[in-house]
Amino acid sequence: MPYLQLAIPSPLRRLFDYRPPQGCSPESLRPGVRVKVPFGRREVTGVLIRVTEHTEVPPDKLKAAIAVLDETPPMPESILKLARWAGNYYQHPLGDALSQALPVLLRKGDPCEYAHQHLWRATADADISQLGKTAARQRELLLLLLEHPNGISEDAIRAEGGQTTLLKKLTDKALAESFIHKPDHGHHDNQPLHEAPLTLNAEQQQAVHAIITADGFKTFLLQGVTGSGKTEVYLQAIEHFIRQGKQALILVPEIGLTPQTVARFKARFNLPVVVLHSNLTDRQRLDAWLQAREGVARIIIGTRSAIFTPLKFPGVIFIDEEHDTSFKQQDGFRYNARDLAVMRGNFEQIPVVLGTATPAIESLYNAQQGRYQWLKLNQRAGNALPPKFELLDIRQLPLQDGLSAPLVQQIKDHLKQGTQVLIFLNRRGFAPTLMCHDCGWLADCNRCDAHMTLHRKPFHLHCHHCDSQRPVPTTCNSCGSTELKPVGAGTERTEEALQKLFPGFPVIRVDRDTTQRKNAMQQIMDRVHQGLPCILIGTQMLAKGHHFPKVTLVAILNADSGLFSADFRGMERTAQLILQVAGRAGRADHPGKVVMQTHHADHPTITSLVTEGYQAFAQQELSQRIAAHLPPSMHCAMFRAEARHPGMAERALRKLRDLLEPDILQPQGIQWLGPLPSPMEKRAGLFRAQLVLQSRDRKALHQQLQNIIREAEGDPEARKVRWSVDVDPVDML
DNA sequence: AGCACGCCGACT
DNA sequence: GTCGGCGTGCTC
Repeated sequence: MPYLQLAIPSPLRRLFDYRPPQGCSPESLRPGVRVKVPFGRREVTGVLIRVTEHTEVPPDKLKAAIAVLDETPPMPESILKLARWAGNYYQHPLGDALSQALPVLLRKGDPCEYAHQHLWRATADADISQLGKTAARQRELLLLLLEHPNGISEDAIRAEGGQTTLLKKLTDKALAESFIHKPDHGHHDNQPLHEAPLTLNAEQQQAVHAIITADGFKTFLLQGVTGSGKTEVYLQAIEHFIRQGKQALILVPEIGLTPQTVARFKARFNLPVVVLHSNLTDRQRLDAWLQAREGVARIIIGTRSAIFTPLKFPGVIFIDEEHDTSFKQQDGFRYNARDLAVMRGNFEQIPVVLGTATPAIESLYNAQQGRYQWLKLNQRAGNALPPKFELLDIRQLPLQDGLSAPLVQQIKDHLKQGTQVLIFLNRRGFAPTLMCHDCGWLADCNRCDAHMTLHRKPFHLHCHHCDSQRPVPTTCNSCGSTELKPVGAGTERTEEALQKLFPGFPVIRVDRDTTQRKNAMQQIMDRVHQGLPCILIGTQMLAKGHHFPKVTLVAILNADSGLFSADFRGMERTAQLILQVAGRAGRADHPGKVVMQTHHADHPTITSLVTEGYQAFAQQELSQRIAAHLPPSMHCAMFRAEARHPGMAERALRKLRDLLEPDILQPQGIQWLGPLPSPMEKRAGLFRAQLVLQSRDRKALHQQLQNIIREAEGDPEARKVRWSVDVDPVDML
């Protein structure tokens, strides 16, 4: 009797054996199909890895599977391979990795088919007069079918008031029939474009040419300054693959999936474009996934998880804003979609393009090492000018609600000229914290090593790390004084100040709190695009994805934050963010200016970024990383642990390190750092610690990780804490 | 991860 | 007296 070896979505790093379900034919047991099984006290959907003749599991433990859910594997071989590779590389349990590569509905065991795949229609020679006068409901139903010659689903019939139970009667009388509907290819291949492509400059032409002549797998780093027409390169390269009957997959950052980006693709291509955005229902996602798998959708745009979208005719993969950290999943299955894209391109033998104005240091390194072909776009389209930077030294200047007097003057000047002003402050809420003026007490979070942020509307204290909230105290917890003062400025406070300073101009705040409502962002954008003078104040949300052609002044209020971060990537992040914000100004033919308030106007990194540009900064940063033996010249894996009691997580990691040191770390040349308490030791009531492992040899580190995890799984100390591994972490915090 | 079992502290 | 927090153990 054969046994099924299944990958089960659970944190357990092994396969589980089952007996085949009752009355199941051997041919239906194809590796890759989903199988519903009892697991512990619940039912789960696993993926069949292989069928074996033997099992080590004692017969009394072995259970029978409930059902085989698919005739053919839902994931094509290519995606199965990618998910397995990813599970292995990121040291994530296979069952969970495979499960996360599937759309939610398939994880839950729903059938792998379109929503309205089974349709009904009237037969060709159906005639209403064949029904007796007494069969009123059947007549009604048949009339409904006749109104929908292309077919109608049972759901739709019910919605129209028809009785689906009567369909059987009509079928018996040969008046109705059911059929399988699949969206068709649309055959637009002769006319794939809605609009003519723009004319390319020489650099753009070279880039497009390089991409479309790649012939198989190749990775490109497409580095284009803001306004250099990167998207046009994407569009024209994609056009080439589309004309060959292939598909294009485009990954964008979470926040970058704006209607503006999508509109550009839809306006250009007269072909099915599917967008996997966060507001889709699970049903819509499955339909889009199926359309991609069947080659009906020709252009697929999505965020991180879209890297697992199957393509019937793979043509090319684009990663837009490749430096963006949202491509790395930050919990659970910690994969990096950008790096997986490169792997996928390799598996499927297609080109992969990483596009950005500000490459990640590791991508730059890969380009310089010759692993990626480096394509540069340095020219700005049309007569656009690069923005002018001004470092505004605020060391001796008083700040009023985050604003210095010279900055207020500049805002005034630009508004008077009739243009718009954008103010960037990467801090939500009214003030970063509340302090007692008499004794210095601070409003701290009970569950985190952090201050609580004061919010004005609605009035409350909010911890941005664990989301806990509480009312604002009227008296000091420590000394009873009523002199509680907000310290520092967030977007809410600066918005209020700007409204008082410029009563004649609209002040529009853009952060998570003002854009939660559906369509709120769209309404804000519509208002800004009317072009009347106004002040925009907001967080990262303003920096990414949106273009503001009428903005002539960009002000960065806290350019220093992140400059002295505990994370060695803090500088890189700051530089990328500054340039991204700066890129919002000086579009079209308005010259743009960027004012940065700073306490470190002579900081060499800041000055080099501002005077010489990103490339010079990045080069300098890369040399420093190499000198300091940090990624990308080193490969890194991070063990994190958290526990309810202080010291427990650190103790468990230290035990693990001591266990590994003589047999694994030392002999394999793996260096370690820590364990140390995490920079914010307590978060959401848990005490956290981390242990960093580093090696110059990626393979050696990766191979040893399996042994290290095996040790951790067996260690009683480690079993008492929640621990996790992060391969190639992007956040060291 | 879930889910159940089982043990101690503070409430209707 | 029970409700419920969380430590422990198990999943073919």
